[in-house]
Amino acid sequence: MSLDRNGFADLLRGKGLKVTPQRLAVLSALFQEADSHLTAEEIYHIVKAENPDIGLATVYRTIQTLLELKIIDRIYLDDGYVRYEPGHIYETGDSHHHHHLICVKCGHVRSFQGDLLEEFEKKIEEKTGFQIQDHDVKLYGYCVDCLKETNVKK
Amino acid sequence: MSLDRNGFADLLRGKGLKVTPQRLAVLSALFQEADSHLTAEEIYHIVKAENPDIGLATVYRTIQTLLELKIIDRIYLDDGYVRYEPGHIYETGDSHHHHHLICVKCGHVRSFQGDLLEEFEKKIEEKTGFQIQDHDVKLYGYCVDCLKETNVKK
DNA sequence: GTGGCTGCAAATGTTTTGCATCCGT
DNA sequence: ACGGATGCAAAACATTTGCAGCCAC
Repeated sequence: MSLDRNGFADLLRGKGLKVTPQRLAVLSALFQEADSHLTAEEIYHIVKAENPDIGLATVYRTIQTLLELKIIDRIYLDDGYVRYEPGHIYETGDSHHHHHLICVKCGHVRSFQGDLLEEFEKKIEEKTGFQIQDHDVKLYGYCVDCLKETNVKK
Repeated sequence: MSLDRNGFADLLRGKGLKVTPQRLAVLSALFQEADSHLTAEEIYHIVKAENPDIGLATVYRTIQTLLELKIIDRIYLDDGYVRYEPGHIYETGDSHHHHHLICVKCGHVRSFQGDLLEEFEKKIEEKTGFQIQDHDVKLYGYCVDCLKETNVKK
């Protein structure tokens, strides 16, 4: 990640927010892993290790604030949990082509950048009259590791 | 829809389930509209009109049962509500190419059948080693009606 | 010092579950 | 009549909110 603790502090200050250890801890948790898709509960547990007194409500409030400022993004992988990831602005600068590959066996999630949907969307606009602004694409299948395992067993 | 009350009854019997007025009412609610995407609460209200004594728990239990039997499908439109629609097996026989167009202005949802993702998926498989089984595509934009309104106002 | 931020507990909204009763087979 | 299905109420969750005290500025 391109942001460290100093970067987070600047980010918060720049938005007129107070720089608190709780906020730094939540940001740090979300940005520490390259391809993180954490739930609120997971963030809470990570943050609690470093800051045992933090309350779950603070985690939720911080998430809410960070979402509004587009510092983080909310994603739904449809496994019953709401997840959060580093905001695309601070990641790749490109959300429109950011998709998720979800392994149906181990649940691993990885992001993928691709831009092959223009034609697809154009066709749909022609057929339906709908004017497409954005899309959300989830691909379900088997990740490389689970494919290897299956082959060994066969 | 191709199924009526008799069809529902046969369907339930065929799966070894009892045919109850509550189950028929829930099925009827879900299949009565061509492009329905109802929440549990919405189903409950519809069903209550005809069967005032039904409990919300029964609606949830029925939904659960129907999901397991693939008579209905669960969809997430990421507006905070879980929704249900007629199972693709009883609709088009084709789920892989069933996508959702969601209007960001009025919230209207319409389904769309399209099959232009093969190339897209093949490219991703080549680049990532992931083996894609299925996908979930949501397209956000403006529906025909909202586009009309916008034009008039301009 | 002040206003925003936090922790705690209580409230909220959705979905699930326990249990006695009921009804489809 | 048997066992699954139902209705009700309570429980279980995830998330939000009210409020008194705290701390970053």
